[in-house]
Amino acid sequence: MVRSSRKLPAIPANCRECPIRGLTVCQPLEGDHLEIVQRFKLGDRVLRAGSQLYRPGETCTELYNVLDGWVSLYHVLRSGHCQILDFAVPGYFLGYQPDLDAPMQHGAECITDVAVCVFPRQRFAALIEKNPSLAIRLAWLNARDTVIAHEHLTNVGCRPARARMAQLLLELCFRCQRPVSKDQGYEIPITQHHIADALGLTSVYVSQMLKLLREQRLLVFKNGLLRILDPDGLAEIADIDHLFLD
Amino acid sequence: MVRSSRKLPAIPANCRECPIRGLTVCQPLEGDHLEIVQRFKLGDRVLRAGSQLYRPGETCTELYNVLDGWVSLYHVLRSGHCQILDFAVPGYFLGYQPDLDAPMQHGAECITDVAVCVFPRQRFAALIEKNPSLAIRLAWLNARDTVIAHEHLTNVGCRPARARMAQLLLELCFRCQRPVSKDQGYEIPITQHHIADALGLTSVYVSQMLKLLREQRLLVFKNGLLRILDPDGLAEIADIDHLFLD
DNA sequence: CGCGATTTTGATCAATGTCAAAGGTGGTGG
DNA sequence: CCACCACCTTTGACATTGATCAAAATCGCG
Repeated sequence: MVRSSRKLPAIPANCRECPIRGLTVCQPLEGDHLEIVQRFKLGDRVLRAGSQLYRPGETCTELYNVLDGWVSLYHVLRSGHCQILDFAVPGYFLGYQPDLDAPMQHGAECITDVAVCVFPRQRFAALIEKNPSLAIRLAWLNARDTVIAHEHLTNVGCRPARARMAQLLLELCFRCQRPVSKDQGYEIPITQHHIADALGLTSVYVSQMLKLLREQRLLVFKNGLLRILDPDGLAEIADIDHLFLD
Repeated sequence: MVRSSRKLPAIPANCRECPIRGLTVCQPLEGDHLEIVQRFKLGDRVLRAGSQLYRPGETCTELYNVLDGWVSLYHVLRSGHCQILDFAVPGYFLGYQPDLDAPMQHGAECITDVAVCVFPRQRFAALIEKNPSLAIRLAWLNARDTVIAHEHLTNVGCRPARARMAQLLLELCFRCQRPVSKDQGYEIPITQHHIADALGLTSVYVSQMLKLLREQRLLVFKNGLLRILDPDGLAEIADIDHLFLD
């Protein structure tokens, strides 16, 4: 799996050409209004796989739009146990929390090489006060994050290991939008250890369950490439939400 | 434990006298601006313990401020397994989700008798467009919900049963603001079954762990009354977040 | 007083974690 | 271009947590 490579992550020339504009806070700004964000942003930044966008407890002075790459959002307990809260992909808006000045509630680690668009944290409150459409968009984004977190909670709280993995991998497929190419599978650049930390399992048990899923001809996950062999069978064992059957 | 009683939950005479005004969406509205919400709301409603504010999958036409009582927010899987996502107390704003017109992503069941202030769902988008301060507040509330959901996820994903229970009960204490009276304990009107559904455990195992916590002189939870015997000892075994030691 | 819901207890079982060691894989530097 | 090294994955034996089942005890309420 290539999580870090010579070729740098993609950075758009300007906001108008930004491919993830419609996914993040900037979405309500169209045409001339895009200037607002263009002037506001501090610039773009590229980070290597393994580096930290911010650490839990740290006072962060910026906010980030993920332009390219994957980022894991995580919590760490005193005992050292780590919980991955979410996998952020391009279009995620990172770093916003109820009290902007408080230390970060979680950490953000680059899984792959990552490109981000950087906003200054301090002037952000003023920005959304001046541009109500951004506030509405922000509320929407945060509501969506809550829904995602609730799905993860349900996954970890209710499902046995195999179903948990099926559900997570299906969710991540969905997040990738489309397979790499015709049926070549989905690029999901995470390790089994990441899966373990996201699902509250051990990486050795994850390995066993992946073997099981493979032997049952449901899916193959290898080297960050996920192939769904039997979508219906997977949805079946994943025990999808009551009333929301795809 | 009294979850339903003859005496009805409290309803404020008007928005000006609303005790939970400062906790919910209405918070930014002061003085004359309170009229905005006062005119907007459909009215108040009282529900009996056990009734549903809304069900998962249902198309809901309202939004709710919890005025009095406790509500459980839950998810149900096809298999019938239930995950409690959060316990809503007075001041919670319920029913907002990314797509207001979509079927509800979760259900809301009254744990006790409950009083709510009801907003019409349809005109809500227009309301926050006209009142940017409400949009900002909404973003804040949703960001807080995300933080809470992340804490629950970490709890269920990383901690063993006893620590999980310690953490949840400490969190709920905190949510009650203050003990009933001097050291009489906290009123937390939930059953062991609720605890089980919130933590991804069985109610019989919850019973065993409560016994353990009692025998270890850490806490006593009985009839919806929680007494913290050893705060430091509890925080110790609860394995509180790295860097956030109360 | 009696009934349904809740809690408790004990015995047994299954799911998942722990430990240890071996085998792969890709990236790096010589 | 090769070889090494760190990290990732796999496998097997065994330990432990928490689930399941069943029945008794308790509580709240009518």
